Amino acid sequence: MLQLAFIRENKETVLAGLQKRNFANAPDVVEQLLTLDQQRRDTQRELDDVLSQSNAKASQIGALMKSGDKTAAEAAKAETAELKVRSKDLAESLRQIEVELQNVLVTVPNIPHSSVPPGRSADDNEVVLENGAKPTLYDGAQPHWELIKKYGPDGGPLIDFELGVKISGAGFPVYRGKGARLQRAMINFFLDEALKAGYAEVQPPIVVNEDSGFGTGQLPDKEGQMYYVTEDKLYMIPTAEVPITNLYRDVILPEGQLPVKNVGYTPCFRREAGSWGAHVRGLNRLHQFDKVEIVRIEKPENSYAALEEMSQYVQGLLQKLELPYRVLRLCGGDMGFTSALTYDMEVWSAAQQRWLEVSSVSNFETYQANRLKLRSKIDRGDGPGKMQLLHTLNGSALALPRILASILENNQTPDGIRIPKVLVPYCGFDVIN
RNA sequence: AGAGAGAUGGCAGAGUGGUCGAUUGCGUCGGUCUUGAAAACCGAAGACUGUAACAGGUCCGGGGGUUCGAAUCCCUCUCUCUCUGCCA
Repeated sequence: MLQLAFIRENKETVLAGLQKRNFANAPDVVEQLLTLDQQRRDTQRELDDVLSQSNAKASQIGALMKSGDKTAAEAAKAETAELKVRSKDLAESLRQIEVELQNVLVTVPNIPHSSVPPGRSADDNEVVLENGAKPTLYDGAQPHWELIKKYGPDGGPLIDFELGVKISGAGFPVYRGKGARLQRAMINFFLDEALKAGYAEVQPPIVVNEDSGFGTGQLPDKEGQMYYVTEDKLYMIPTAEVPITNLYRDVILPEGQLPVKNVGYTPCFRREAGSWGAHVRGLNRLHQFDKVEIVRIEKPENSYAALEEMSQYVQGLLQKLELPYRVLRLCGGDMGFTSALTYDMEVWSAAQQRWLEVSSVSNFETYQANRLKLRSKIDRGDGPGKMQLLHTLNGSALALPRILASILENNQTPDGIRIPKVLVPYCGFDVIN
């Protein structure tokens, strides 16, 4: 959520930013916000004034009662009637204005960083770099959804989609044998790497309440993308970003604790309503998948350096896994609602001849922190530390299914699938055959 | 799931209608003392809003009500704790 004071003072920046995102009727919305904001402040001031008078009267009455002057007290009471009516009316209009203001404000996305390219869709994303050689596969190489049929235990598939359908439904695969072990190996590998890089491990709940959904920006508006347990009003998390970032909701962090670096593994759940069709076969898009997520909380002046560091970190993982990848800087039209700058990492899937997104690393600046009320008193050496919103960042490091798809496809040979060296100590085998 | 108790500032814990944003203790920060530290003593310190700056306003789990006036009374919701039951 943007801060009203920021919109007030940087109207042109806000307008330009929203236009970069192709946000509809940006000028109207900004005008509306500024008008409501002015109304809110005027009403607030008037209400404060009335309350101030009431307070004065009340203590006057208190004093009169104490001195035993009943008549004067009663007379003073009579004078409060009008104030009371006025304060009720003003409080009611203030409430309405605030509701309206909030309703508009939550529809406004974050302002893109200056380096974000303009554009409407994924086609306009900027390829920052490409790394690693795309493998040439042998004749008869197959996409992963075919490959998995060859190598499972007891003649079954390595990843059983049909069995998942029986248990749960489409998009909930069952990993078996070496498929399951490889999953577990990747989780441990990713967590260990993050620990080495200074991230502190957390294991958060995987269902969250509405306040948490609001804090990171999933709610309101994206209810349709999350599974919801109506009985308990809990949402199943679409990413560990939600519970981990919300650990710091309503928190004033001591400056000395910054930066915060957390890592957590969780399953993630996405309804993916309406997104079924071509390009979503096999592991490409699931309702449930595993992901290791890194979350950082930074002082504003450090957040972009942190973002670059996170990008480098994720790239390092992909290099260790020996996967060809590219890094995209998302354009204004393709960026998430809450982000100011996002890098997507995509790995090459050799049999599908496609890039698959396996990580998204974003800086949200104060957009989430404002919703979360995540702040710190930062000492700038010019008097007492000033309270300010912190910057939040997160990134996948990494999402498992597409990494697995890519390993299976890229490393296939007529004799089996080669496991990347770094994972061998974790899974205990070096080939699936 | 049943019964009871409770929710107050970083923590503990007073306050049951009138200068209460809130006694006190611990913790924190600054100072005195000390070679240094500890102890002791003195002092400082909430958040939000608002203003050029003052002032003013709001906040004692959330919401609503009674009253001139609510941390304090009433209703309601949520959560926590204790006991009983069940259970990975």
